[in-house]
Amino acid sequence: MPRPGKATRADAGTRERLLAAAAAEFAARGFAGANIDRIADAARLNKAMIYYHFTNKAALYREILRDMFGAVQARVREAAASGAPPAAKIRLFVTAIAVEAEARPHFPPIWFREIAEGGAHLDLETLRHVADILKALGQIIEEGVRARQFKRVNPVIVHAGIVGPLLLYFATQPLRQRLKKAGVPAAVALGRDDVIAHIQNVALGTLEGRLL
Amino acid sequence: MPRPGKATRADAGTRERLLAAAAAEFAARGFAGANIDRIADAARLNKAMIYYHFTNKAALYREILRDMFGAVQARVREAAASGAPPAAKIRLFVTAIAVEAEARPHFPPIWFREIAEGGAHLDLETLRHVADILKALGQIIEEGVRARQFKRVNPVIVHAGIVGPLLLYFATQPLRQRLKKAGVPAAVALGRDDVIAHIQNVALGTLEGRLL
DNA sequence: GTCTATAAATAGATAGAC
DNA sequence: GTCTATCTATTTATAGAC
Repeated sequence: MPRPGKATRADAGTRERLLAAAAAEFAARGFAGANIDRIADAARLNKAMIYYHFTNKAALYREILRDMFGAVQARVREAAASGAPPAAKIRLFVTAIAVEAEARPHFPPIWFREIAEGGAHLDLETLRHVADILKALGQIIEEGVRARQFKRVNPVIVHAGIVGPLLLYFATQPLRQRLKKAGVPAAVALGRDDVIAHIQNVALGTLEGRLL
Repeated sequence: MPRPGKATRADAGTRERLLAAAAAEFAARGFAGANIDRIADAARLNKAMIYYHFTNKAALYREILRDMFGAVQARVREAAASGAPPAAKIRLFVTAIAVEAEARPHFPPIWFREIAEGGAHLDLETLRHVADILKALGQIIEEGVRARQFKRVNPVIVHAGIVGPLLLYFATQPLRQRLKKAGVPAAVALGRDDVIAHIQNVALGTLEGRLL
């Protein structure tokens, strides 16, 4: 197992270039479809460098998953721990996911793929991050219930109502372009801010019992 | 290119067995990850039979995609064309997707994967089906607007609010089991009917302007 | 219609030079 | 740290017997 220390000489963030190229490749083709040679090429490096920096293809992929879910988890916990009132925390929760997803174009596709695979590639640490995201939402809801501002709603439903549309919006951007060319124009004129605001309103409408 | 006619003798729905096995395999591992041998084994047949019935792996996959999206499209158009009032049509729209997704366990994972891939495997016919689903929703909304029952909302947002949570709910069933074992119990107690009703209410709450 | 055997290509991984 | 060359396993696809 190679143990590369700090870069010694010419290394212009080689490891980071590999991670970025790999993330794009995994997002576009999935774990099985991703090709080590293509990743190396995209990073303007050689295939051997991947095995110098990472144990194997699976380890490289896990690294990307950890970064993704770790970032969301951190931001989401921050929202839950902030001093804001429950409704504001819900808005922060939505924003947290949106911001991290936007910071990583590979995020929504990879998240979808992991769901499709039943989380087959998630190691224990990453699984904990995923669980923590749900737990943080649960805490926010519980707090709102105690403050008599929220109805008690199953966090999984609220979570699905937030994460589902949000990821779908980001991940379908390319597909909507294709649909537009096939003659469905409405599919494109959709502002990011409107989407986020709408999803926040839906979540709060649900929790504050304004749905019926 | 093999042109198998009707089954002549012992064929106990061979083609259908292959399709079923393939759907499960594609759902679990994606297009690239799916293995022709495994599909044949699962159908208790030989790999060569796949190439007897289908041109190649891609054609087999396309067949499954066509069936999926064709079924949803048909049911959704039916809902849009029914005599029901707009609000009931929205409920039918949600049910249509839920019913077809439940009839095919492979449906939600494969849909997610296609989104992640930007619809790379969708041929023109299937792409039209996808577009028709969105169009049908757009028509229902338009009808509701004309009847002064709905606010005019971008169909893509409404669609995301329906399809996102619905697919997420169905597709995360396995992952939620894993989460439960990792100590997040709330993740499982969630009834199918409650989820569907909730998503219907969210869509109608959005369209009828009850969100704020 | 169904199978065995095999061709042909792809792709993950490693050894070793520089 | 980086590259070339190569080994090896996997896997799509086909030829041809029954």
